[in-house]
Amino acid sequence: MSYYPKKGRVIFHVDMNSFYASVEMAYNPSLKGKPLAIAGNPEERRGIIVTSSYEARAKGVKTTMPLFQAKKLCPELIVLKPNFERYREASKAMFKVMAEITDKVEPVSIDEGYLDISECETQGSPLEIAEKLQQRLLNELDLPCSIGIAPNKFLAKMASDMKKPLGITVLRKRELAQVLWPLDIGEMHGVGAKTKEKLNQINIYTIGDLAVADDVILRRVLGINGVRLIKRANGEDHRAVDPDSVFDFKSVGHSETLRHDTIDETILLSLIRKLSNKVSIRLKRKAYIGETVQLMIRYYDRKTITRSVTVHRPIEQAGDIYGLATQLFEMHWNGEAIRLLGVTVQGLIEKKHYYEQLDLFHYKDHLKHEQLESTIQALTNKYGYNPFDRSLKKKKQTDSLIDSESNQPTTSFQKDFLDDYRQDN
DNA sequence: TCTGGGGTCCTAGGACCC
DNA sequence: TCTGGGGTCCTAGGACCC
Repeated sequence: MSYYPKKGRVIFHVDMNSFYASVEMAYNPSLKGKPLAIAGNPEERRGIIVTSSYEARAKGVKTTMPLFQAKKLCPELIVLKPNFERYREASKAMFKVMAEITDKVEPVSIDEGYLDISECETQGSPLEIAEKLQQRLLNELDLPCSIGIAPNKFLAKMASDMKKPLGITVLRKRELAQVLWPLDIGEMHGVGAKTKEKLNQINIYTIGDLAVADDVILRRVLGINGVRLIKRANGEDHRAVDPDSVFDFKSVGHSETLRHDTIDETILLSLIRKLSNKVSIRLKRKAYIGETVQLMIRYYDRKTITRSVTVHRPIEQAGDIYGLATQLFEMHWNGEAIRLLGVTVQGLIEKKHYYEQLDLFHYKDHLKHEQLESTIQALTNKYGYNPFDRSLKKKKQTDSLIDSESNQPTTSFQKDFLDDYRQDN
């Protein structure tokens, strides 16, 4: 292995400006220039502001503010219910434009993503590429964005926040002390209300304070996250832009706030049914199955509990999910009035992996060693990693399960089987 | 009748195994 | 002779982000 002087990376963070509101304005241009908010249905107690236009923000309207409060601040506010399908379409279109620059595009949410343009010199300077991208998104999709340009993800993210709307901000490492460090610690990506409070208690008020803070103290106060935050504050962040991360689901869930707090079991069970159906439909669409079902109960006083079970045969059917969720419900509901219920399936496995393993397990006695090895090799080639290698990050997706009694595969069983098999041959 | 709904990652304790 | 240390899995809760 030889070492070259490491060329710095060039990372973009593209952040769409008030995305939902902008999509609505692109769809219906007569809304342009008006105070617009996207909010849930107030009759269903979901009346909070999801996004608002800059005209609305100028009046003090903010995200997560209850709708009635926003209306008080801005009586002429135009309110639309979210149309997620429309937003997903717009999102797809905008990532398609980004993909024309490079295939190193990592979507992080419906309206933002990272690009690694380190290898895109032929397309111009980073600033030129950013300007062209911003113009294209604006001209072709009628959607404004801000772009941060920096040597890593964290700095690019901080940079994209600095000029809105339609900003382009370059943040160089040598400018950290001048540009980043004076910012309030709460502005830092990864520092929320709780962390800010803890940091303030040890006299850290700005990102600069954090940059020169003591590792050991931070480790004690915030755990491993403290150490990471210090590094970030010093402009250090080695995370790669990973286009595949979108395909790496870890859970699928739905939750819903009830119109009224209730102890009516008929209503509660029918909501669990509805949520289980939604989760099942989405799992099937993605061709995933999961081994853990989690039920979330939020009571009238917002106290929230989660309870989960893991089964040794991954599931996807609405009936199976519902069965487990209701068991959890019967076991753990304390009888008090409930505000929200949520059903989530975790421990996801790609369906095709699971069945391939089942087949292999089933036929193990008939397979010769070479056949087994070659089957594993074929799977390794197919997926780019050995689906049986439990040390891999992806292991969750590839573990299969078993009950010694039902003779269905289980993780340890399968491992032993493979180990024995290798030794015997 | 303030505070939605979709996620990810981390922590921490107990069980269990070697 | 009362008894270590490392590792993984499972569960529950918390913090954070958009």
